[in-house]
Amino acid sequence: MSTNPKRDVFASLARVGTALSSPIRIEFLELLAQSERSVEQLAGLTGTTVANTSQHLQRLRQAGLIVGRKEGLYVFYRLAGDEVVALLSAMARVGEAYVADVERIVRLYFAQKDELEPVPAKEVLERARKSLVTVLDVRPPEEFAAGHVPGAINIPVQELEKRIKELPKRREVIAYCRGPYCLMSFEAVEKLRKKGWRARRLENGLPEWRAAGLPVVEEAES
Amino acid sequence: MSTNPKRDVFASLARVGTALSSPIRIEFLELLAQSERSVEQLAGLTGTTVANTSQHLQRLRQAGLIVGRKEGLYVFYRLAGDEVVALLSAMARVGEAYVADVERIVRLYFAQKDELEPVPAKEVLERARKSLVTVLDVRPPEEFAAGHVPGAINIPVQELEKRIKELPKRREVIAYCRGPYCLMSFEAVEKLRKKGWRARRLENGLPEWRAAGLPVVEEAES
DNA sequence: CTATTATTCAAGTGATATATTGAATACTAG
DNA sequence: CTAGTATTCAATATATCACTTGAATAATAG
Repeated sequence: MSTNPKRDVFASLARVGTALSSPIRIEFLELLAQSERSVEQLAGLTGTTVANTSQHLQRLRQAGLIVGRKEGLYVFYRLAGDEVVALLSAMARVGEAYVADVERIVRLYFAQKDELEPVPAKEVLERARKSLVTVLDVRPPEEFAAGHVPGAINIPVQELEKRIKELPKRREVIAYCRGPYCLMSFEAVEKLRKKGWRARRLENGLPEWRAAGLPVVEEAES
Repeated sequence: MSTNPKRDVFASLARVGTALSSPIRIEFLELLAQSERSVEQLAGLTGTTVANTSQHLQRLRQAGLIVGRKEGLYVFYRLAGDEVVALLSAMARVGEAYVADVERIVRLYFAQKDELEPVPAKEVLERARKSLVTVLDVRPPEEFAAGHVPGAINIPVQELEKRIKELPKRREVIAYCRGPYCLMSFEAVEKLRKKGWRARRLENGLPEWRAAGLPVVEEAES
């Protein structure tokens, strides 16, 4: 009597787990954590066929992780809610803490990870308000436009070296990107430090910032 | 250059997701969230063969979710850390919020779920210290022995009806069990209310209580 | 209505996961 | 060393999953 519905609950949870069991689907989720996107966009960004992308998105939707919105010809998908971001963060934390691979990979590509101590979100918000730090968003412009930390400057990581002069040198730079397992902010901090700037990473990325209820600026569409 | 390690990180996260993609493995995790257990115990509790149980446990271990400890003939498995409890909670929250099934099942068996408002952990601790409430642990005795809320009384839910007199009637009873998707505490509250007691559920269960850093009593072994 | 485009559906194939079975390994007791 | 037990390993049939292909839907423009 009491064990039957329990099994059903486990089955439901397992459906969520199954949705998270494919690297491509996790990549879709990370992209959708930035802003809503159409099927075609997601297919292009990940290099998979449209039909395949559509099928993956439907599995994610059946698991309750994303929702779709039809607008004209396009279907725009987005995360179902902040709980999904929390779930991804929890997975990343388990992965970092216990799966040797993740740490090994991060160390391999960013040997000085230990020196790149992240800054907690609340601290950044306070110090940004007092103009004590420069907040740097290293994501692509379209993601910046869909929402960013108030007062942040947007310089995609590829352009950082040639546009580095736009950042005041006397203030410390706090860089952020997509999330705890997005590596662009590591790269940015590395480059900034090489050129003599003081720089650190924001703990986590914009999705977590948003999920924590901190203010986000969204640019008005023209 | 920057997209290659990213794919690897997604693959690592997907391995965690794959580990969470089977109902039986989630059941094992929920049992292990209570206390460490041997392979044989887990097999008995879930009704699967020992060989099958062993294989599932190894997949969980490879994903970094559990760790094993050999003691004589037995191998005792336990969760790798509190992060795993957080991950399970995050999954349950997504499931409850967005997967219609979970909510439907809970409603089906506990129609008055809305009236069973849970009590936050901090509130319970305070009021238990002042003896304003009775804390009731409805899990089996062996799980109670492995760790419980300070001052809690242990009456497994099956025995609740015949032992209900052990609970003082003038104080409100706060019941808890294994976690947010464990249904025993719902059942307990239902029975208590029918008999005229005031009763509510503790928000979440013991694993979350422990993960939140709140005090836990472990009985000394003889 | 027709043509066009984004998305979804359906069928097929190769790969992967699951549960079962029987044997191998590791440890303890005597 | 031998017997007995807990766990793991290996081999197998069945089921499920991932990706491709080609066609079907649905919305828009002309």
